[in-house]
Amino acid sequence: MSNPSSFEILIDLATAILRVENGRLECRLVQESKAPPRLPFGPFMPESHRTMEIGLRQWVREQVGVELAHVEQLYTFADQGRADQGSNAREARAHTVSVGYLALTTSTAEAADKWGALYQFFPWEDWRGARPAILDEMIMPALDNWLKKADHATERVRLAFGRDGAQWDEEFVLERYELLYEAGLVGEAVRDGRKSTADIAAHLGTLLQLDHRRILATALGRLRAKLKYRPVLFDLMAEEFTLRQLQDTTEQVMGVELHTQNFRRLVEKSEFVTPTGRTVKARGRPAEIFRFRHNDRAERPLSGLRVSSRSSGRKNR
Amino acid sequence: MSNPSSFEILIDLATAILRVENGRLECRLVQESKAPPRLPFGPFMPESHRTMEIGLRQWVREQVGVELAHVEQLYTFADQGRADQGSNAREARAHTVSVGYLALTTSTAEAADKWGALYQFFPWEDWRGARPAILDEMIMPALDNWLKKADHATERVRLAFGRDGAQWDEEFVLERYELLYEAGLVGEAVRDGRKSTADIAAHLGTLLQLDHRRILATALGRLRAKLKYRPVLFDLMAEEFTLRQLQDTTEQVMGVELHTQNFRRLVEKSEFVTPTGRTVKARGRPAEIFRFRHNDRAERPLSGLRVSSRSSGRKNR
DNA sequence: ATGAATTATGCTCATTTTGAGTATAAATAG
DNA sequence: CTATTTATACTCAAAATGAGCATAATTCAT
Repeated sequence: MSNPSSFEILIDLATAILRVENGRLECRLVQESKAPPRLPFGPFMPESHRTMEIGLRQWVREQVGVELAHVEQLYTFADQGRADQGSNAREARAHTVSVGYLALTTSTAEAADKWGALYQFFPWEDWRGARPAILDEMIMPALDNWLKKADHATERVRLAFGRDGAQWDEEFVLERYELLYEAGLVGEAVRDGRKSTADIAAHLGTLLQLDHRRILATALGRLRAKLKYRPVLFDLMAEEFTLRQLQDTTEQVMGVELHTQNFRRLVEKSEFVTPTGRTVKARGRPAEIFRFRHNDRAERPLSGLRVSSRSSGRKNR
Repeated sequence: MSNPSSFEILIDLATAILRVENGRLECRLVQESKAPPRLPFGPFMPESHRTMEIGLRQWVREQVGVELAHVEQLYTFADQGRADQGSNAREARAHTVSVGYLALTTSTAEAADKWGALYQFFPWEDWRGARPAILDEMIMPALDNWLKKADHATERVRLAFGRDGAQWDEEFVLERYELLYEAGLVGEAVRDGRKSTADIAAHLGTLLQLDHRRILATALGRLRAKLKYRPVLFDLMAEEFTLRQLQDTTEQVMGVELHTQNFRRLVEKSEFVTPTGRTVKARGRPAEIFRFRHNDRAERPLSGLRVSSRSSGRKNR
């Protein structure tokens, strides 16, 4: 094994904290003066942090004070050129590696202005209602244009964006964001001084500091995938909820509308929930209130909700 | 944000390289003098490695020279107490974080003695044929004994080991290994000077250096999970194969036997394979030779093989 | 008070997928 | 040439899925 040459490595721990408030998927942001928003983050300090999760919990506590339900490591990014904005001498010299985390929390109205709608960062990911117009109006033409010079990426674009007969897979959030970055179509590419198309980038979602939008993309992709096989959805719900609220949360996360009756059937069969007997009144017929069955020793496997979208008419041009 | 105190961080890149040879799942090992075997690994050197994947590929090339098909980052571990065996001054002073990778490769007979059977490290994970006897003979009693002092872990043990009506989930490889480590039942716990039961640990699989067995556990768990939703299986297969070989590979990875006819139906329907028209002769009726359909622009979604085990009689006491 | 609108919930039905066999085909080994 | 072995084909019931239609219990507007 060769001997590492002289360098310094700094590890940043950044956490994408998600919640659903008023049926909208949101991310907790830190907004400082004029800089773009960022996720809560801070360095991993092995002297005081026995594990990275302890470290990230410290930064979350200090910077945003949110109670975290589920916490999960996402990915470790180490490529340079994404984060060279070191704000002090040490950071400027060091090579920074960033470890992204996903955290889920239950909604609270507290600090409502600190939470940003998730899909402002990824407008092309929200297919509720219809295929986002921005895809055909801006993204696809710009990608085609880019592919003229970068045809090595044609197959990746095809798979990630569901073209030429490929299916749009809602889990490929990161792949899509990465391609947009490589194609110079998001603000971060402009910021990083890459060959880019700034006028389009200005329309493709809100910019975040460092590589935080990439972490957020990883978080959304992971959450969408995980929903299907682990009951992680309930870490986004209050203790009690109606099935409509549960469906709203799922739809927000998946970015797709679901068939209400079938969703209901799925949830009831899964036995993740029990009715409380009480109902909640709103517009139409009152909805029954349910609660999550915690570890009540039931035989139920840990499977998630194999959600399937409503209009399978999600045809791709 | 507080200022990081003075410390040095070293990042190790370790790769679990898996293949299937003669219908046996194997891992590429590096065996040095008297030390326990280890995975190929080396430090991440940001000066020369633009990304971590570039770094790991360098160590793999230099140390084992295996051609990698699929490469995928697994997890970043940073807890101390696992790796304090620094072999030189720098490492001894530094805090080491290790990033684990999974790589798949197609079998070659070359360097056959450098490959070790995967299940030697996790004998309790191989359920082909029957539930491994070691579970009921050693593991469960030892865990029960441990739980007397560590009842906080009861629920985790229940879920990971499929007790009390919970299902054995073959994806929970890491969770099981971690619990065995915490319970002091694997060699690494003895080595790390934890409270442990060395006589049992001697029977629970082969020890690896550092936290390499933990990385290997992560690799197996990830691969088992991934098989179900991405066609990653084919990165373990030669260009041409019979369906029986494909099934063998799947069974090896999943650690479970499959219903041959249904597996066949599944694979054929998936359209991942095309027949070559040729057959291969062996014992009984000659088997048809298939090949993987690469990116041939087919409409087929990227889904994997939703394999299901043969005897659902995998009852758990 | 009454009908329209709204939301929740219940139920049906055709289709597909799954799990578990039984049956047949095409070799080899004695 | 017959038993054995392996591959492949086909069947069938049960369960899951996708798409609607139908009904219930409210509020809203007049």
